[in-house]
Amino acid sequence: MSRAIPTPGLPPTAALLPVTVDVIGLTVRGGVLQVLLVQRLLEPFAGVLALPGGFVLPDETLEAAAARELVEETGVAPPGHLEQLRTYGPLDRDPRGPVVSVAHLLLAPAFGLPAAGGDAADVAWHDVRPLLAGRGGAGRALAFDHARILADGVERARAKLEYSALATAFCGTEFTVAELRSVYEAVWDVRLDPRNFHRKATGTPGFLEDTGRTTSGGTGRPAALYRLAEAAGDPAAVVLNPPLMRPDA
Amino acid sequence: MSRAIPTPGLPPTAALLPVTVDVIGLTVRGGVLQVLLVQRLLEPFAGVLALPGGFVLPDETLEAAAARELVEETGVAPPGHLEQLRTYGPLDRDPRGPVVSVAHLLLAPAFGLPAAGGDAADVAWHDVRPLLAGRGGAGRALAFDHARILADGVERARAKLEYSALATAFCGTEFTVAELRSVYEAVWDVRLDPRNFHRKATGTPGFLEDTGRTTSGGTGRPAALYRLAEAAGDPAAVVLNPPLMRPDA
DNA sequence: CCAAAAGTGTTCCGGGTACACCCATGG
DNA sequence: CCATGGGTGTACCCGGAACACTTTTGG
Repeated sequence: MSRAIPTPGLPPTAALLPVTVDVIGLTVRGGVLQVLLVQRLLEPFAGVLALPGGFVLPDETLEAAAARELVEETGVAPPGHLEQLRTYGPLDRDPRGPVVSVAHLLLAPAFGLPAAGGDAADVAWHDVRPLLAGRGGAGRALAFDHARILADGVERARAKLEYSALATAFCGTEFTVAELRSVYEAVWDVRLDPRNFHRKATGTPGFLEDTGRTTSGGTGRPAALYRLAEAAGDPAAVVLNPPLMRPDA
Repeated sequence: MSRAIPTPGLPPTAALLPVTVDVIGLTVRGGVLQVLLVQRLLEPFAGVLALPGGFVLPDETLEAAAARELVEETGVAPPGHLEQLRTYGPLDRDPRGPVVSVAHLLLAPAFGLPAAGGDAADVAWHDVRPLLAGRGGAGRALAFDHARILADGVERARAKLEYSALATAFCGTEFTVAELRSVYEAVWDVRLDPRNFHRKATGTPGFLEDTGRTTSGGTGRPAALYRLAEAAGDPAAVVLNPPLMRPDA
């Protein structure tokens, strides 16, 4: 098995492998957790839904590669929070041979997608629930090992909402407590008590900041508008203490 | 930059990268958290301490590669729990060029190492604390970006002790509550109340199982010997509910 | 006035912390 | 009988869950 050595100085035992990034792009639309999927054009798995992704170039970081692939496949630069999830080993992933894939998690407010059938493959939001439930069942399956990767990503998102301000990554810059609660309910797939959630969210130090403005036009009393507490460039860096705990279920 | 394509069928945009595994091997000896380090024989960083690791072969999983490297560098097959930590991008890691490294975390009881100056590089246990504190300070630095990787690994270990039974991975198959507490104290670098810890550890369902046997010979009352609750092949899979929380500090 | 959603006050209770106290062994 | 560490009982207190109640808008 002879391979070109790209970098002088690396020992001859240095086998080279194709390295890809896959992106689990999550959003909350209509109170439901959704994931960004593409329909594959080429074999293997032509026509099957898959996570967006592609090969890492040698002169970019993993995160930059994930961001670049998102731009290439969606046509826009998505807002939101991007972080590495985990890496899936070279074996039993791609029928063409060994491939290492570094999965990334994107948590973003719902953003517009180019009209279906655009330049790349068909890209659209899909409800997460049937994709998780349909292990080998009724739901449409995902290509490669992407069902497993999606499950890992959703679990990471669920866990991180507990002890960080990451839920705000699903919202716009300003949002109501009810919108934030809707994010928690969608991601955790539970009902939360609006009154206790309100007290908890507004009472946690370093989490929310009142803008002084309110909503208008809706039915019922107007809601105060909040934003993520300032000096928090990355909502993942905000440690919620005490955490917002999900019910035992 | 021309590269050989190892697998027919992959698109020509598929750049190949050297992929390595690094292992953060943690243990608790004498009430102190320690990490397994090698002294590098070759440039770059010849003579500098580094995490053990090496290149991934195309026909093995990432975890298998990590386990293989451990055997090669320590001369023994270490016991304990091995899990993937995270992956460090191709840039600004190795002066020789882009390298992707998948870091793994090993939590193990203290195991013997071959006599210093054995077959591979000099491998030994080192206290973790000065390596974390000596950011750019007094402590001896680690090669490459290994100081950062070590910090990430220790933080993962600290977090996982809270809500899983992973602390038992540092112990033998049978251990006392005091030994288990010593693990928590070493990893978290705190003092814990022995009485409350005892109640908490023995009272958490699915965690500990009384063997019925006790220690003997030490000073004071003999301690009951426990083992990890059965049907728990992997202690990381045991969810502690409620968790053992580390003090705020 | 009524419906609906926002926001507050209050009660109950489980679990963590602090610490007094008893138990079992070696010397 | 004393020192040492193992193990239990208990009182206090904080924070989450449940839910009654008030506030503010539109119709």
